[in-house]
Order: sequence, then structure tokens, then C-alpha cells
Amino acid sequence: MTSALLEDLQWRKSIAQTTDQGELAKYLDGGSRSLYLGFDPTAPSLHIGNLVALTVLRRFQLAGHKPIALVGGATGLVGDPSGRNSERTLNEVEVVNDWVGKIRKQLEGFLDFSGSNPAIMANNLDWTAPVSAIQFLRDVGKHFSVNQMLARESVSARLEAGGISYTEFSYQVLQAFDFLELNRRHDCHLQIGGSDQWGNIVAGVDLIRRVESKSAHALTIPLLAKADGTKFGKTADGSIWLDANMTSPYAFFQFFLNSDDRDVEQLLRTFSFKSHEELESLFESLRINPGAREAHRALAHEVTSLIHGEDQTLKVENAARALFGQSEIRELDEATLESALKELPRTSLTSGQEFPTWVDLLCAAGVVDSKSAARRVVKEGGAYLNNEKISGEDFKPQQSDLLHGRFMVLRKGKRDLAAVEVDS
RNA sequence: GGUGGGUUGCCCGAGCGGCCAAUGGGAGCGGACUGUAAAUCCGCCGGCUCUGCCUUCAGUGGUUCAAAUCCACUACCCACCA
Repeated sequence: MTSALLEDLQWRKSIAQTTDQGELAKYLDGGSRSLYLGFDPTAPSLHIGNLVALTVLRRFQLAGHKPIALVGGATGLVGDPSGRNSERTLNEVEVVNDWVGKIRKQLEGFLDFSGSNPAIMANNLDWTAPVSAIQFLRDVGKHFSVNQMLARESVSARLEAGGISYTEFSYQVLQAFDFLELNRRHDCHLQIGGSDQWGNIVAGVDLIRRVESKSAHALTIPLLAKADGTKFGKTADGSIWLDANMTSPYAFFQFFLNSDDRDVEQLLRTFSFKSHEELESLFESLRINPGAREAHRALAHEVTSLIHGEDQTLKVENAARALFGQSEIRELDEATLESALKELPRTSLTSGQEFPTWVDLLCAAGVVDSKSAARRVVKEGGAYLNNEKISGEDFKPQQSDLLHGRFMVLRKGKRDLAAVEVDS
């Protein structure tokens, strides 16, 4: 293996499986190559799990290759059976179209569309929509053996779990067709994806060999495993999204900052674009003085900057510093406080009106789900106003509790914050 | 097609006429310890106008003073036999 890029990916533990690695290395070293990575629109936004493969795609571009980001306008209408033990419910066409647009935007921000090896954006609906069913069955379907299709992990698992519709069964054919089409249009010989995509990718490699008598390559990326065995990127409340309206930059940053110590090294390997030396020194710091959380901060900073921009990240960091810092919250100057609170979930009250009770306020701010929950937390001593524990349910905030005459900082537990602003 | 078993709170899973908002485990939440980490320990864990009230045990209807628990039908799942 000679490709430096592959060596780097190996170091990052970002390679699960590849087709002949020697061949692949030779191919990559031979020039600026096209490669593709696809995402199906199954939600209005990509999430952190998608970021793993996307990061790898970006590494290819930085290494001089030409990335093709494909949004599955067609495949998203069909549904990938991989990794699922039950049939997906089909989404409405208009909904999927809307999601395609949104995901496209996110992808655009992540790759470079200018320069000598610009990225390309593709949508598989462009070449599947014009093809008739008969044409598809004759031109593409003829090259597939059902025996082989049945043997694919994604299908066999489903057969065992009770069955699979013809629709989802056909998914691998569509994805293979995509690879073929991109090979024709953009001379693309490599597809990358999550390790669960191996079967689908290889189906494309086969198709290209059969139809075009050309060789193509596959590279899959391991799914991130967390130390506690749970799925990476999911919290009890759901996924961590890249869309700032779905997961605030503050929450996004906090997610990484709060990573389990045991996961930080791999997360840095996976997501960071820092040099190996810099990363090694962060790992060292993690071992020697984990309490300082230097590696956590570096990780959270870098990933958040990549997604939400450097400016936004600084704001979020400053907010966290102000709100979690040692200094008295009452001593923060108005501008600092205001910008910190901007990053938090917030509610507003109208000035002049009587303040709601403590329980109602916690509820209104969304810190808890119900009044019962609010009472519980208050009773348990986990509710704080401006960093002071308030354990009386009947407590009613007063004018004097306002910081700078208009803010209140609510906190549940150690790190769940919300802001209240009184409009004048 | 036949027969038998099942469907319980976020998940798994007890309960099989009153003592049931329902045992236990997991997840989650709060507290203590720490580092906005992990582990551990303690507490909480349907809702509300909260010493009480309201809505939950697949759905509908029924029996009963009283049902998650009994009966009937419907839907779905599982097992065995054809």
C-alpha cells in the first residue's frame, strides 16, 4: 500500500473494508480521482452519524481527489433496508424533495466547489426518473442475480426478521445503478460509505465490471462505537443534527464537550483535521490530566467550527465559559451575559406583568416537560435561579432577581440551562 | 385452514377480580463524590387546580358494588398442527 491517504485513514481507524487495497492505493496514487458518497434524504437534516463518512470524503478532497456528493432523491423514495429489521414507511414525494434541497445545502457547505479538484453535487433522481420500468429491468436488472441479491446481509437479515417488500429489495439495484451512472458521467471508480453499505457498494462494483468491463473500488468506514455500548450521536432526546434549528450550536458543542473520556481519542481521530502530532499530544494530555479536558475542548471546538463556523463557535464557547465559570453570574456585565444567553433556549416575559411561580417558570422555559417534573426537580434540589438553588415550590421570582433588570438564568441539574428575558 | 399462547407505562418484563398509577431490570432525571467525564452510592421516574382528583395496562362492548385481571367481538403478533 503506497497511498498516504489510505495510511492516514488507517491511522484514524476509518477503514472497515475495502476492495483490493493494493489496487486501490495504486489507483489513488495515479492522479486526482473521482469518488462518491451518497446520502438518502430520510430527515430534513444530516446528523452527526452522517458526518463520519462525510469527513472521510472531505479528506479525499484535501488529498487532491474529486468528491461527488450524491443526494438520494430517488433512493430516498424507495428506502434502504440496510441495518433495519423492519420495513420503512414511505415518505411523501414532496417531503423527500424538500429534504433533498436541505441536505444538499448542508453538503455544499462541507466541500469545496472551486479550485482544481472541485466537488460535484449529484442527485440520482436525475438519471433514474427518465428511465422506464421496462428499460430499467432490461438494461440494469438483467445483470443482477436474485440469488446474490438474497445473499446480501441487508436482505437476508430482513428475510429472517419476517420479510421485505419488493420495493426495498430493489434498493441495491438502484444504488448499483447510481455507481454505474457516475462512472459513466464522471469517471468515478470509487464509492465510500458506512460499513453497512458494503453490500450496496459492491453491487455497484459488480455492475460496472459487467456492463463497462471496468474495475471499480469500494471503501467502507466503521460505525463509531461508544465505550458504553450505545449508538454514537444519539441522545435520549434523539439525534444530534447539523441543522442549527434542530440542534443549536450550543447543544452541538456541549455534546462533544461532554463526551465520555474513553471516546474522545477515537472521536478526534475520526473528525479532526489536525496533524497526527497535534493529535498525539492531545491524547497525551487526555491520559495525564483528563480533568483539564483539553482534548474534549479541542474536539468540540473543531467540529463545531466546521459545521457552524468559527464565529459561532467562539460565541458558544464564551457562553459556556460565562455560565459555567467560577465567576459570580451576578457579576457578569450585561453584554457578556446577553450574548451568552442568546445561545440558550429562551422564553420571554412581558414586563409589568406578575412573574409566574417558580414551577411554572421552569416549565415555560422548557427545562422540564411538565409541572409535575418541575415540582420533582425543585423538591430534589436540582433547580437553580441565577446559580442559586431554589427549593421552594411556591417561590416567585421578583424584580430583584432579574440580572441587569431583564434576565434570569434557569438551571436544572448541572448543565441544563435556559434563559428568561423580560421584554420591556 | 385448525388449535393453543400473547398484546402492560420510553424499552424489557411481572401482575391474572379489590391491598394497582401497577413488582423488578434497563434507559432517563435529581443529589453526593468528581472534571459540564466514567464508576459508585442515595432519591425520583403518567398528569393535574396535588393530604385529593383525573387519564392509563391493544381496540370496542359487556359482567360486577369493584376489572390490567372475567366474558364477547375486532386488530395485530407468536407457537404447534395441516
